Amino acid sequence: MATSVAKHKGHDHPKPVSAAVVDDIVAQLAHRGYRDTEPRRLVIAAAAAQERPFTAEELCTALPCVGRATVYRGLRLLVETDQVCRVLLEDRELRYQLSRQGHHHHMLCAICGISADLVDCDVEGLLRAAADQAGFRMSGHWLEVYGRCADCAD
Amino acid sequence: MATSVAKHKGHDHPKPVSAAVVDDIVAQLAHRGYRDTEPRRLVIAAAAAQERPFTAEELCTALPCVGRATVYRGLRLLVETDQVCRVLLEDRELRYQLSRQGHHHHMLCAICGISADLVDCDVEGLLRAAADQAGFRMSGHWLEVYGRCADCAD
DNA sequence: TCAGAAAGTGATACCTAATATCGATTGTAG
DNA sequence: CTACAATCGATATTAGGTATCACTTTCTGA
Repeated sequence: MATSVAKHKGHDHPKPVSAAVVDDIVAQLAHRGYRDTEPRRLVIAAAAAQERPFTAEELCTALPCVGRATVYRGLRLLVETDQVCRVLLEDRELRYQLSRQGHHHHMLCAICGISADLVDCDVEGLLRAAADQAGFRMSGHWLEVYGRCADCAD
Repeated sequence: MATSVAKHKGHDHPKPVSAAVVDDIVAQLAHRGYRDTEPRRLVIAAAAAQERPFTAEELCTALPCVGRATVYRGLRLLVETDQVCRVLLEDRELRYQLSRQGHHHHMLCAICGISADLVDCDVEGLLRAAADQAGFRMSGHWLEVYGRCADCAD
């Protein structure tokens, strides 16, 4: 926990976002009673366009026509509905990224900032067992793994 | 990651701190070239007197005669020298506590705020293996476990 | 279809945690 | 004892995020 994660400074070419992705997320929200609004769609599209975990401020900059508060509210909503997950860097900076599946963890590259999902890894079970031993009833956890991705290895 | 950790609101009876504990930490610092100063000792003693993970602000309040900046600097120094470890609550609030051993993780009780060390649990190994599979070279991680301690279980 | 209730928006004020600044003070090697 | 680097502390500043509130938009149901 000594080094800090270098921020990726290069340009993130926003990837083309298929309208279907946005529509799908909007539909999920509608299903839970949230309205389909223009600013909300812009936030979703911008989030989906990111190549790497992004900060709320970055979205604000990318969406000058959408109010700060709306961007923050939109992200909060997306996190609450599991459409987006929160990612914590080593220096506690909070970032976000579209959630591609159920519960999983992230490996974050300290060089390029890319994130890879960590699946097929039963940390939960191990932790729950260890917690039980100490008389703890585990209800949640925070876990982030830092390192270098294959492309950025020395 | 849905619920947030309730802050422990009860009074934390500062436990009596043996001078030896403070002396020992001061000695560790001296060994690394850091001076033995009165404000520093006060910060160390106050940190050691806490029953549970505490915030920097709490230490500031507990030490009105020590400057804010000094408290923050003192904590940073203690973390860098591994005398104190940082603890992250579910809402990302940062807390600290005296470090009792080498690398380990914490289980935090959402009710009373107490922290228990999680030892004999090879998460590292599991994570490293999973990271390797994805071509990642793991260099660090953040891990906190939340739940209810034995005393606070329903 | 369209009126109105409810949800959502955005400019801005505010808040909290933390770091930066910088002149004054203190510990320590010699 | 003395010089000087380390440290201190009052205060300004920053970063990241939330609260407020008047206004706008969406959507429902008559």
